[in-house]
Amino acid sequence: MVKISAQDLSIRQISESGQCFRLNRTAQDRYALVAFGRYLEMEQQGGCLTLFCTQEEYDTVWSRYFDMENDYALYRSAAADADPYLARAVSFGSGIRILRQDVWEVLLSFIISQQNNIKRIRKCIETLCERYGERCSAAPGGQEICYYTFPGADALAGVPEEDLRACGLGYRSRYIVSTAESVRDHKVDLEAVKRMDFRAAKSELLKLCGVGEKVADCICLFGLHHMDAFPVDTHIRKIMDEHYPAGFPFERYRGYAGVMQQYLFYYDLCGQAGRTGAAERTAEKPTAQS
DNA sequence: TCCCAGGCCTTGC
DNA sequence: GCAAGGCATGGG
Repeated sequence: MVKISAQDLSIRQISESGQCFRLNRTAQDRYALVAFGRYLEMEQQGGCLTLFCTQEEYDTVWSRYFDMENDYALYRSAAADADPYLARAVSFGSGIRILRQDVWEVLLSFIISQQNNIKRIRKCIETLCERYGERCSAAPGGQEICYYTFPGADALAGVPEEDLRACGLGYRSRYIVSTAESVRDHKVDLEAVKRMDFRAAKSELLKLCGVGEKVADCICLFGLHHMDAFPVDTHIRKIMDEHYPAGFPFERYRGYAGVMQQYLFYYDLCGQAGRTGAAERTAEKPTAQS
């Protein structure tokens, strides 16, 4: 069991922000995450976050996953003076961090995310994992839990499109099969992409069917940790039109504009900026673990 | 019934 | 090169 301050790492906020679709609220204050084939349960109460894992697992796996080596207070302070709107967004989502997720998982997740809502994205991905991932079990609190790993490119390449449509993936099914085949056959080599800089990596990812500007930026930010990537989706487009008609000051946030993007996105999705009850719409209801 | 959800591909000019 | 239109599906 590892206890850390929730001031700088809020699992609730990260979960709500829809950055990782396999980080779910399972009960009041309880969260479950499946990443890199591992299962992690967490509890966030007041200012304390408890991770139900060993100190060694935290040190070797989760500390890096949650990007704990970076000082987000520095990023947040950059927004304080010149930009009142961003300052409010940063204050609202102060516990958000940019996760270091698996590239393949982010790639597929954000192909699925297009023209889709967060609740349904989670459902699609869970179905995909149950049908094509590997069944595993863990016993974090003595009670056995069953979970499924994220299926690799090998497992999805060659799957009939109709079978994926049966997972609720709709027209994205074609993109998924095509992309899985491209990755399996090394037409796009994800291991090589990991070693590229932002510009080269994005250019390579854009070769994949179903990956456009926005999805490529999400992969670069959430999977490759290129912190300059700035995905522009419907929320960010709206924010840019309303609050930055002369353009967003990227120069001011060089090297971490993507972090600012996440604060803005989360504020629009769940904060006052969202106005019409967006937080209630997107906050997942607790789901039972099977 | 219509609109929207972390867009992208294809077509026609 | 660029603007439209089409695309699955579920929820409000």
